[in-house]
Amino acid sequence: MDNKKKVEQITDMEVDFAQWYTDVVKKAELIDYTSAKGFIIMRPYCYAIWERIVGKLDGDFKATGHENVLLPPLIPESLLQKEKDHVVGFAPEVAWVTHGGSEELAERMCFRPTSEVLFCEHYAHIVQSWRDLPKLYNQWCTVVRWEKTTRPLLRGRELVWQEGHTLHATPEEAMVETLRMLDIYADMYESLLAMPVVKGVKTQSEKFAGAVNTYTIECMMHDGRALQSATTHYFGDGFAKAFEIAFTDKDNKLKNPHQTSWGLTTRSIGGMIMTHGDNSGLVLPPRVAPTQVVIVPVAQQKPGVLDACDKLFTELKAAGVRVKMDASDQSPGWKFAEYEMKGIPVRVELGPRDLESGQCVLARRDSGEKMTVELADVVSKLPQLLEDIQQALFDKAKQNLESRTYDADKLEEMNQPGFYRAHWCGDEACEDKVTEVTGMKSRCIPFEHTEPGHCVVCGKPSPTRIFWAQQY
RNA sequence: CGAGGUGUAGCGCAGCUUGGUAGCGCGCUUGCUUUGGGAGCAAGAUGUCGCAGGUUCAAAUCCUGUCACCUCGACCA
Repeated sequence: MDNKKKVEQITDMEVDFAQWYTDVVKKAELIDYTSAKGFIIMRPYCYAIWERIVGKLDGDFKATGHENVLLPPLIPESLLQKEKDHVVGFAPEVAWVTHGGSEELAERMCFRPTSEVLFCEHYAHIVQSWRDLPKLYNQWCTVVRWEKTTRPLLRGRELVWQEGHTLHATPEEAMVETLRMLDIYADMYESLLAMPVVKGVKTQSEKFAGAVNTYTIECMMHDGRALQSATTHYFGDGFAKAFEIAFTDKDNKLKNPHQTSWGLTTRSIGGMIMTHGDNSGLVLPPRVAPTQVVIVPVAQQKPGVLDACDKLFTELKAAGVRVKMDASDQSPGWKFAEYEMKGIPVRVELGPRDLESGQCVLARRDSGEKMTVELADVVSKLPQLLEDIQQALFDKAKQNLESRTYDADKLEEMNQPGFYRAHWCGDEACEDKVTEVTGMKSRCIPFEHTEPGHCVVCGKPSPTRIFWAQQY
């Protein structure tokens, strides 16, 4: 009966994964739509999750010497056009501002689709000497890209993100930075969001517009599709030359610095939903959950119940657990369903029966398991339980990733949801052929190479298998 | 940008074929009883029927136009 009711609210993911996702983000009160297509409202619960991601990343950025800055949202057309590959890549999806009030602008401006050119213009002003390097800047902001189809958190016309932009004296130093930031992203995904990642370098056809190389983190969703979850880019000195960023080195020679950029968006939240969520709604890893434990009193008007809940609440809070107590007059059943939908990792049920026995019931969101625990032991046991849940979620996602990663030696084998590792000669025509036949795009060339082999399309030599998958 | 779908109360929808008093469920408000998996009873409040024209004595309903959102494709984080 209660199961039936839940099904009415959230579409089963096996029935329609896309509808399931849309139901979850709406019903868990993460987002709301607005009257502008592709622009969503991040509601408090969603923003609280984002703040935890921001907190982790921002701490890591600062610990590695980065500074936060804020640049303007508008870019004059002439500035955007300074780097050729870049403008060709982004021109189709920029939004233009043509008027100030009622007057047409002499030069139209686009809303930044990314801020490379703004950083470059600024860097050209402030960098003269090797003593000015490196510049390790990061910006938390939003950018606008006029996407044709949009999905909440996964693809919008406004991206909420951070973009790091750094300048270095040497290519080696810039490459170290590019890979270091990729590791910081991977660590955030694995340790905070409990999402196992595949790291590697993008093929030339999939790299960022204007980059020498793009490095990526790919995650597998419940439905076996890949989500590009963060990217870092090595630019070489291409932008620096186009924007005339130069410094005098120790040898008194004028040189162009080498550059990187890297970004991660609120798409990470969408990815987390599609990695851990189930048919009852969200499932949040404890480390990222704004509320880790919810206390639900049962028969709360009975003497002693609320007092016992209050006491437990105070103790847990003092122990550093992010805990919430719901003493509203909704029925317990309603609260159970509500907090499951919101993915809160642990529920504490406390009623008259528990009071008599000096116990309470803990329910795990990830497994549904219920445990009876002595009231006196709850505070000491909960931190470990939360860590166990964190680990269990990671293990389950890892198991999903590994069990649906296949080696393929023929195109016809690449016909199931999941990641395929197949040999590729490096020719763009062969890359396109794979996509045409299988619907899968190249995800990345992994850092750890497999044994050499022969291209799955043309049979020419291939140094390693690379990852392919259907993508979001 | 192509294909499909939907706009009626906060949410989900019926009503439209065949024009004639604005409906249902949930939610919301108040009160009482309840409380171990989305409680019950009672009394209430809430609508420019997406927008603009047209036809008509009369339009949520018919016609024309338009806007928006959702889904699926192609493209991209």
